[in-house]
Amino acid sequence: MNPKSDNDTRMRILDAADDLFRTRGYSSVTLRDIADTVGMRHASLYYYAPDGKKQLYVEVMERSFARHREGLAQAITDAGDDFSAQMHAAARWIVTQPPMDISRMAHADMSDLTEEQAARLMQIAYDAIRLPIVDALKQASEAGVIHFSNHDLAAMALVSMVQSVHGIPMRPEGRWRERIGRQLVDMLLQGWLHM
Amino acid sequence: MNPKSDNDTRMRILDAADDLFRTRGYSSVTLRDIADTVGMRHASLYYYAPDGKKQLYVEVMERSFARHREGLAQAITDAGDDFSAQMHAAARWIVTQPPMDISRMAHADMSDLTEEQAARLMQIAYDAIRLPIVDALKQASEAGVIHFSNHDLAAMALVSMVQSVHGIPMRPEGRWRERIGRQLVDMLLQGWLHM
DNA sequence: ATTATCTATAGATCTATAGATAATGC
DNA sequence: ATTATCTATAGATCTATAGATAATGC
Repeated sequence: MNPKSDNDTRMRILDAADDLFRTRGYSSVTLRDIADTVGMRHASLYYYAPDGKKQLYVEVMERSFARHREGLAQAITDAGDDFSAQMHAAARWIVTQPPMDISRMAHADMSDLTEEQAARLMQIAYDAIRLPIVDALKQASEAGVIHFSNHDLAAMALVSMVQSVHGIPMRPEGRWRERIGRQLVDMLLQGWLHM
Repeated sequence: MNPKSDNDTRMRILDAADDLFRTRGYSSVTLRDIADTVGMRHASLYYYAPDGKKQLYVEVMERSFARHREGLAQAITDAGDDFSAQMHAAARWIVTQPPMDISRMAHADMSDLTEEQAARLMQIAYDAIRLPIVDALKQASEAGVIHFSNHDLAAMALVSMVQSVHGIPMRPEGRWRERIGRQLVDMLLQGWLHM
């Protein structure tokens, strides 16, 4: 039986794994969880990922960070030349994406991987969430809109702050994450003492 | 054999569990890991925690959040009346503590607990990291030092931002976390556009 | 003949329990 | 007699592999 093409099934497996790994972490997701989500027996996953769980994790995370980086860069580009608008656009992108728990990744998810795999994946992760914002910060620095130079630190600060919306219990109203993301960025741009 | 008192052993078990659960999360820590750390057989843990892993987790987290809340409140109190000094003190406390990964807790660690246990623990967690800072923000609001009123959001923002230091790879110099925590708080107090 | 599944099962853990044993305190 | 451990083991998963089977494409 071949109801869907090979590639489509592979996609559905990666999508399911992506969702599960990101929300629950590597160790608490089982191959059975992934297989159940796509409607297969867990043994069948080895047809698509012969190296098993580790392979699925690494593959899924690489894909996920690449997408995140592209989406974030695109959102900032689309926001035009205004620095504040760029930061608000970055926040809007971040809050609409599923949470990327870098700290959990670093401390919990890497234990089953080789040292090299782990180091490589963490580097990809940091670059994905940081660099598009760092680029915008450098531009703003050159334009004289901001006057500090620790851009890496600042980018991580904005991301961490905005990502904290994912820790807030769900609310009924639509777009509440966007509204809160906007407020958080305003706090960081204006500063508490000047608001 | 009774080389240490009952209470001391219990303490060592909780300390080991605390460290492991917080850095690696509930599901990837095994009773064997905890037992190995304190130098016991894992079966012996049931003598101190008859309800097993869940009990250890809940107990450890409650204790941990209670301490965190007290320590944070004390740090702010000790900083005196100046609002900026209070926030810097809060940051200094946060960066010297092991990371509290609330987002991971909410999404991954709660699955094995009952709904009630989970809700109660998350509430304790949010209150512990938020309320001491919220109190300081309210005071500052009344004194006219700051002029916004979403104190809950602001407190979460500061905490998330400062906790991002735990995601940064280790550095050789002493007190680098404190220095970075200070820079982050300054960003939030002054605002990027006014620095 | 190849591709995409499935069943069955091995082997490794993990949580949890039962019951034995050694040390301590009365 | 009580306290603090240990050994042994049951029962439940989990990852991973081997080999069977059904559908598709030539």
